[in-house]
Amino acid sequence: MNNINEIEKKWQKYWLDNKSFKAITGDTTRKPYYILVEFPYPSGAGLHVGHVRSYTAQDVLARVKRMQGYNVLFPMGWDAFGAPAEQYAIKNHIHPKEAVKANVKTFKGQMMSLGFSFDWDREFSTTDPDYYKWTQWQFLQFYKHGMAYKAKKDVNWCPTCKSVLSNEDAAGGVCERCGSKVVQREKEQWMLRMSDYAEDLLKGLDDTNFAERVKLGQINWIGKSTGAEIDFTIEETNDKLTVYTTRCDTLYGVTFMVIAPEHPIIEKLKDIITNMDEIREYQKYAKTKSAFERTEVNKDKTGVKLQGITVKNPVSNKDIAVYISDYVMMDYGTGAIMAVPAHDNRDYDFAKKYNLPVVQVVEEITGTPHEAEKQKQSIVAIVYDKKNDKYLTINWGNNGGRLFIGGTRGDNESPIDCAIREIKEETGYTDVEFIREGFLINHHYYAYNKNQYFNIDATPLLFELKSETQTKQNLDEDEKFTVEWVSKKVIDTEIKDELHKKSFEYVNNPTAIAGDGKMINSDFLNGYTNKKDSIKRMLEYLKEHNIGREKVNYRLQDWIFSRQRFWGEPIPMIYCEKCGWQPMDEKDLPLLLPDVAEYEPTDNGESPLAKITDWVNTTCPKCGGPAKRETDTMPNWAGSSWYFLRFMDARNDKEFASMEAMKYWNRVDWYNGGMEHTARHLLYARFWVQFLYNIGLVPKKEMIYTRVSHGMVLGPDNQKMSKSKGNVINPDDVVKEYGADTLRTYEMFMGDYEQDVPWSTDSLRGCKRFLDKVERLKNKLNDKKGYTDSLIVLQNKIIKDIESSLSRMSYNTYISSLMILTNAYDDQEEITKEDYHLLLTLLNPVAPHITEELNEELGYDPLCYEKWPTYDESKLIEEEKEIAVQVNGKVRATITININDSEDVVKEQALDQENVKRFTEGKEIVKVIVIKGKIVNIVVK
RNA sequence: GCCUGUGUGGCGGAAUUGGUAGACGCGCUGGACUCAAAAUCCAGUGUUAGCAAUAACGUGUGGGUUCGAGUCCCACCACAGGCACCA
Repeated sequence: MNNINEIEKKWQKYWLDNKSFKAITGDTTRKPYYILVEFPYPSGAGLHVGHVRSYTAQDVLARVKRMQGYNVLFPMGWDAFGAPAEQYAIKNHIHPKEAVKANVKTFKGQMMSLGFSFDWDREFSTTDPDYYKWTQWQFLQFYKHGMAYKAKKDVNWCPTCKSVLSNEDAAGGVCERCGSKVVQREKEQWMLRMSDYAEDLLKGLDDTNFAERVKLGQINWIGKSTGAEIDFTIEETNDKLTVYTTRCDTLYGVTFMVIAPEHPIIEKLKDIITNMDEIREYQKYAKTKSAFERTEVNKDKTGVKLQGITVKNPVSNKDIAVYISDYVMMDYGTGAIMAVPAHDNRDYDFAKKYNLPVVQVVEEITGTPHEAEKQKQSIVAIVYDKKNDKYLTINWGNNGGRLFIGGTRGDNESPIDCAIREIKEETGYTDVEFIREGFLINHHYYAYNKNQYFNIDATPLLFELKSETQTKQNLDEDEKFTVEWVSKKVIDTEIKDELHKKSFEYVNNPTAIAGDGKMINSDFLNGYTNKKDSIKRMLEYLKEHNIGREKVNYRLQDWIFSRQRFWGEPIPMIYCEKCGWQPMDEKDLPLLLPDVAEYEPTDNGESPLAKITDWVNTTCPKCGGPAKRETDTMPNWAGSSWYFLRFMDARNDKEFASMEAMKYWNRVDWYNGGMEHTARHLLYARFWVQFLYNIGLVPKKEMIYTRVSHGMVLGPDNQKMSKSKGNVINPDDVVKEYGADTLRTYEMFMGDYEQDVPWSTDSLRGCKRFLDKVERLKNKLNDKKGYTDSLIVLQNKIIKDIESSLSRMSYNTYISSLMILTNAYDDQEEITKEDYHLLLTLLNPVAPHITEELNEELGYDPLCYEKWPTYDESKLIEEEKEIAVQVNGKVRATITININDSEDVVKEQALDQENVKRFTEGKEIVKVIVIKGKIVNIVVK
């Protein structure tokens, strides 16, 4: 069609004028179905082709569901608070609401031009006072139920810009705008008690149908861990220093403790700590770091020992040192840890740096335990020749392969002495230098030469060869091997013995062993062979002696709800010198943002609102005296945490949404959005809903059922689209040149919906060609009634396939099925009106404009009111079918069978094939497998 | 480091419960129509060998289970995304 843009406009106007997609609350004649797509932030850049992908997917679903007879709620709105609009306002000295108005106009126009079937009667923006009135009202409910509180929190602070930065703006530890180093600064902020909901948010996932990876994202973010709290005592003051650990089984291996630099016990003990100056200095040093730097892994560990206090390990009674270090965080667990350097990598690094003792309490187990084992103490000695970069091995040939030097320790013989002796006896080398020793390994094995099972505690040791001085070997009769120097590569491939392999690893990459194993050096735990039992036993012990208890911890923290910005919902709280923080009276809501033209942040990091004294100064709702408004605003996440509820009853001016409307729509049946929102936005929204549920304001604890996240549309160069890379595709240009239907079809055809896919203009043209072909089919129309006989089987099959594709969100195979049907029509001399109408109906959800137009030419009623086609299972059966004949699993021929043929007939036909005979002749036919209607496989020997 | 996902032609990707790997589209090659081009149509297109019939190889790598493996099991490699000193 060459007047494609006109046709599109015609139908867009038709749908709008007729309110074809209006959702009717309370309609009992049809089942409700709520389809939601994340409402966009209307940026100045306009709609992205990525938006088009997820909107089209949901639009297809909405159109199909309507045709299937559902009352579909498919709304759209604007998430318009946020930094970019504020930045734009600062630059151009206009109110951000003006920028939002302009951008919304652009976005809406673009959406209209793409033919999305939104119910525009429910449109709103989070920045509308009618909407944020209710966001503020809900904040007051949080406050009134003790869920909102003020607390001092560290924020990213740029000393040059004098501004608070979000973590994103402070990425890499430097200010995004000016590049100076970001530091931490304490600020009073409003907080929501989201951590109280950690367990409920975890459990609630069972009542959802989120995609598995989405659920995992939630689970990860909540970060539940089960462990123990253990009390350590400061002997001088009897103060308890409590730690949280998931490995209480390693308590005997604790050789020191580490607490966060901001741990409150430091202030409490300041009079007895003898190096407070040093401590203060370190605290200051930790403060100058941004959150990013502090959490950067692989950096050198730093810390300072608290001098002048005594702490003992509560089970071993040994003295242990207490350090402060920034590798321990105040906001997780108790802000203090017990350090087990042998079994925790971070503690290991710290111990190595400050030369602290390492006590092994868990041995890794190798080999398989057996009854009647003999116990031994052993060594594995690895000798390295630095000059030639080779390792000393002994090759037992068929009697055990290649190994390092092993041996049994005598009574009172140290591992080093034993190793030196064994090296000499077995290889004759005497001039070796001890380098290091690794952790003990508990090994089970069977010795062929002694016909005996052994369980050994083996010490791996590394030596360096100093000179080639060699004496005569001193071997037992059964020791038949050759001594060989080999490279690391040979060791990696030829040393198969688990103990020797591990030993090599241990001495060459010394680090903590965090895994499971056998307990040693642990008094009553000695001999336990797995973590689970050891932990259970230790917990019993801790409880008995009143030094510890089981404890569950969550990574999830309270939600920092304050932003020092202008363009957000004002927090409706008032501070009175006399009465403290007071909530605004609900009937005074909304608390409007002032109409001014200055939005620069203040020098001290307060919100721009703080400068607007007219607005700030007010009266206390309790005593009527002078008071000041809160000047921080809410985060961007606030408005998007409940917008899906508002869509259910968007024009309600009495409540945020009526219980009746929410009960009717029930919940969001299907929610699509970006991968980047599967963790935080979804968690905030669920928390918000669960809270409203608990105070009786929404009908369900989980108001979102299915959640799916789409992949990104990348640039043609397979890179993320960005202006700087010059690989941005503008949907307007595509619509203008190829039409909205082509763009929609291509975006559905491009690939797996959940996967990232690069843009290809060539493929887009292919979709245009497909739609042109559909149009050309009208030249093949005849006057016959009903469907063309030869097409009926395929038509039914295609309807079935499409149903399956759509239920799996496999939009690309949905399009592919339509192409197959179109090609089949194209192969016919002529088709009937019914044939054509069926194709147009099936194609309508993805290409609504041209199908409506062609359908109108046929003389039918508009497709948006059409019924979705169903298939007839009985018409799917093909009489004749081609199946493969295999010989030993390889396809050698294909045969055409009748569906009613007996197994014997099929078998005979298969064996009779020329090419099959070639592979069966002179061979014994072991068996013939016939899978009805699928395959024949002949097994020959 | 941990978690998750993905590895299939020149490219995007199909293959529903283990049953003819490469559907569909792009690109490419040849041909028709045309003065020519575009558009359209026809034929071909995993690799290698062969005129062909056909054969060997082929779904990241190495093993395994099975009459039969892209699909199931074990071990590993690469890439992408998320989280990250979480005790």
